[in-house]
Amino acid sequence: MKLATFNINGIKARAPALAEWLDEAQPDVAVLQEIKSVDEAFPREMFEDRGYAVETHGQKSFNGVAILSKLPLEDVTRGLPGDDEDDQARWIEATVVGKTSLRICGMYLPNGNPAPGPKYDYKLAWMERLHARAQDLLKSEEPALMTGDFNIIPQAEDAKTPDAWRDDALFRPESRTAFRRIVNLGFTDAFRARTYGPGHYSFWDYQAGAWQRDNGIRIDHVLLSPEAADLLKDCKIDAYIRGKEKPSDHVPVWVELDI
DNA sequence: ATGGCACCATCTTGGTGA
Repeated sequence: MKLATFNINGIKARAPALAEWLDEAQPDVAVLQEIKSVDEAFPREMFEDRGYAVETHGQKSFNGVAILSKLPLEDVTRGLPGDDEDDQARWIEATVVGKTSLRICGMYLPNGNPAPGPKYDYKLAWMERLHARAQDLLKSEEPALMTGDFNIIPQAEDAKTPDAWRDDALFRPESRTAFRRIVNLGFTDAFRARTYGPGHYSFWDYQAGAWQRDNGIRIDHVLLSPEAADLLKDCKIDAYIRGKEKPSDHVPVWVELDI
């Protein structure tokens, strides 16, 4: 099974590019972030026509996540547990039913800038809730993964110019510590299980010719539970997508699992 | 040191992002 994560930066602006990539890459499951749309306005027919089940958790203008799947989706839930006051649409879960079932968590983790400040406090509090959900996922001892736009640069090698990110919410020590705490519960960063070394990015800013200079960062991740990590066959970043017409500032990251 | 670009809303400008 091929599963991809893709921050599309707006479904209205990206629908044609997203459809083209789906036709090329043929993922069985696509976990989307920043749909920036309410559920009713999501062009679901475009994807249902391609054989995907469509589950969205949207909101007006900002945020919003979705799961597209060619396999049946069950037990869909929306919202990250732990704060009833939080109305930002950043989390969706579903179980994909294949020859083995897989629990999928799709996230758009808060950016957190400027740091320090209330937005950074929200990011760290959100990651505490993520840690709690991650613990519960592991208790099931079933194949599970958490994927999406983590807005975390895990290591210096995951940025072309790490010094430029030193005080940024994506790279500050507290952010990386919170990410490591979650990984250290027993998750595998799928990309780093397959590829080592610098020069692998999933985001390039629209500004200052970042793509042309390859000034990128790796912030879109797939974290596998031990049971899912045992099924990992491959993980790659479709960086070439960033060079197409009207691209998102993120590109797809995909895993192939023996499911 | 700064801003640069793109998206969204309904506004031709400001909020947000990373």
